[in-house]
Amino acid sequence: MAATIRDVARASGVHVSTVSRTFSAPHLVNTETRNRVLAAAEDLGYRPNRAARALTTGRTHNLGLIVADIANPFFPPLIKSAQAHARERDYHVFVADTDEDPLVEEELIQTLTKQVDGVLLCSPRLSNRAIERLGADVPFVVVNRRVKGMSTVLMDVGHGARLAVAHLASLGHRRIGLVAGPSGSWTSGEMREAAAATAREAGLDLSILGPNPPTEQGGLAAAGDVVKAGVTGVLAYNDMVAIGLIEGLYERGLRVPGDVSVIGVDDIVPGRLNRPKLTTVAMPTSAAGRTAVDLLLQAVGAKDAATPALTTLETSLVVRESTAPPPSIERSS
Amino acid sequence: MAATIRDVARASGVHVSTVSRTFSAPHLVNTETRNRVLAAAEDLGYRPNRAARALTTGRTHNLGLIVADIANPFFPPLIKSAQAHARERDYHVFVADTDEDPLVEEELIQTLTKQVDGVLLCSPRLSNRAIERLGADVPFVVVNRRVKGMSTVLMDVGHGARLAVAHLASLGHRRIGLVAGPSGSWTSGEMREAAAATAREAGLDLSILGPNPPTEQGGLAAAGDVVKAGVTGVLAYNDMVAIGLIEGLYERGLRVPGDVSVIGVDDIVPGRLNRPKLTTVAMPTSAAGRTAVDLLLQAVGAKDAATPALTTLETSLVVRESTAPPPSIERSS
DNA sequence: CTGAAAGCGCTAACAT
DNA sequence: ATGTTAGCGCTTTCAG
Repeated sequence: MAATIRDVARASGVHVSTVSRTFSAPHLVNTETRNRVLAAAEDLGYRPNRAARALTTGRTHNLGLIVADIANPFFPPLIKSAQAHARERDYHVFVADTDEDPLVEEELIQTLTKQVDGVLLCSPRLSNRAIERLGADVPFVVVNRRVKGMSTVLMDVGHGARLAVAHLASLGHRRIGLVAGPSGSWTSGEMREAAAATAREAGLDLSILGPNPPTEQGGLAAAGDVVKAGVTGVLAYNDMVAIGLIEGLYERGLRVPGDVSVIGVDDIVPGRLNRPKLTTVAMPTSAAGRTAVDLLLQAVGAKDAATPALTTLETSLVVRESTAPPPSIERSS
Repeated sequence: MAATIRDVARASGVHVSTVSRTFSAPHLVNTETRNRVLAAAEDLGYRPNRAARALTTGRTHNLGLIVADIANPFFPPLIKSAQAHARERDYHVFVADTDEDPLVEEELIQTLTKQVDGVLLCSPRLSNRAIERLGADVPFVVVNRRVKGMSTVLMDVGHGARLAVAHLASLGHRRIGLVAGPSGSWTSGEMREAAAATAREAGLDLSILGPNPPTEQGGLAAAGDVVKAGVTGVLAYNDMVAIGLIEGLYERGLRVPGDVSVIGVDDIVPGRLNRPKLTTVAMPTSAAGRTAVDLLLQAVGAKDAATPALTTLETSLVVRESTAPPPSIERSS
């Protein structure tokens, strides 16, 4: 069995409470005593038991991080940064994957609740009502979705979409397409609105294509629509869709960016590695992870239910190789 | 404050110990009483506090999962499967990223130790000695590395390398290259040995190129060596290297698989999305996650230090588009 | 089958 | 500045 506070007390000839203070309020203990305690602790390899501490303090120093799908390339950077940022603040994080299943998500939140000081919900699939209800038991921060009365971290895709459409316009494209995502998606709605506004201002012809599944398959399948719509530039719901779309266009004998320009959203690793390297709206996922942890810790620190905070993070356009001026000669069909 | 066992006891008119039994040893309590307790618990939204339970039982029902880099596409599938498998067994998992830093790794293990029943070490950077020492405090399972006296999950890259070289041979390649990984890597050693043996048996000319960093950059930089060696087929240390290599060859005017065939290792998502789609040695990362959890839980269950188990998982060759017969006409240089 | 009591490792008033 | 005491939520003997 590992050393406990009692062993250290015995070894250093003081009472347990002094040992406790040495670790949780060092300034309250005489320097000399403190050193003696520290030495004994070091010697015995003593480490405070955080779970036991949590029992009295009510602070576990643990956070929960719930994502829809760990293997989706969008999430790992967020998980990484959240975890790193939390650790710097002496917090450990449970990460859990819901497999996109709201029931699993709810169950997870419930079992995790007692063990954490707060939980980060990334792109939750649960209904707003359910989230609000569960939020009564433990502080939440929601990433990538708008939930009334809940602290939120959003990434401004709308702005990114505007940049993307403007980029296409500046390249000379006049007929552009938006390969939309799932109909329920907050992101997809934002994109649609922003793209429409920018297209209108720039006098562009915009075709909304979709809804589509947010996957490579979705993009692949959308290639037909893109061809049919006769657009020369497209903004895809995300990078996976963009990659699938490029593949689909390729199969139809169309080259990117020679015949059609394609822009994705997210800036995931596969997009950087793809050929052509994908022009994309970069989502600040790492910053989102850090910000979410900050917000959460802030809520945890607050005596009573803190006022929910809303942070919107900027997106940017990363121009790589999948965009170019449109072909000067109209292609048939 | 959330409901405690005491609230439930009061509400159902029994003693706390009966409530406790209802949850941890249901068969020891009268059906009628049990139902009453369960009803009250349900009613109050009671959930046992696992941390408090851990204090008396010594079982936290938590696992630690430590990886070098969450954002490295190799790990997410492993994290996902480990976490899912653990959850099915009623275990939560802390995941932590060491950023490839042995010191962080050690610190992490130490702070996590008290809070978990066991930890999964994936491709640890710590010295064997350090791992053995830390392993005295908590059960470990090591993935992707051989540590004496420690339960281990390995993936048989050697076998995969043999399949890869044989595939190249069957396509008609006679001069092949191995773009090796970092010199210290266990995997790289295995690959080298296996490739050499297979090449010898098949009467192939094998050039070992490297060592190289295990990254896209490493592959990009190795393109020159590949050209210089005049090989027509190459097995790369991993998919990232392979992707970088293809890029590098492309820059030199060489086509894959037209001029050179390239095989990667790992089967990460970007490889599947790349063009040409990467032929690769698929690593059973999901199975590794599950197996590691099984081994760990087994060790946790064992009364005293269990005999370390070694599980080796099979790899397989996934033939996609980056391999083809060699060009019939020798290219210049 | 159920209640009583002790204790897991630690912190937090309250004394001294 | 340090010791005393009680107790966090739960399990686990031990009685009855």
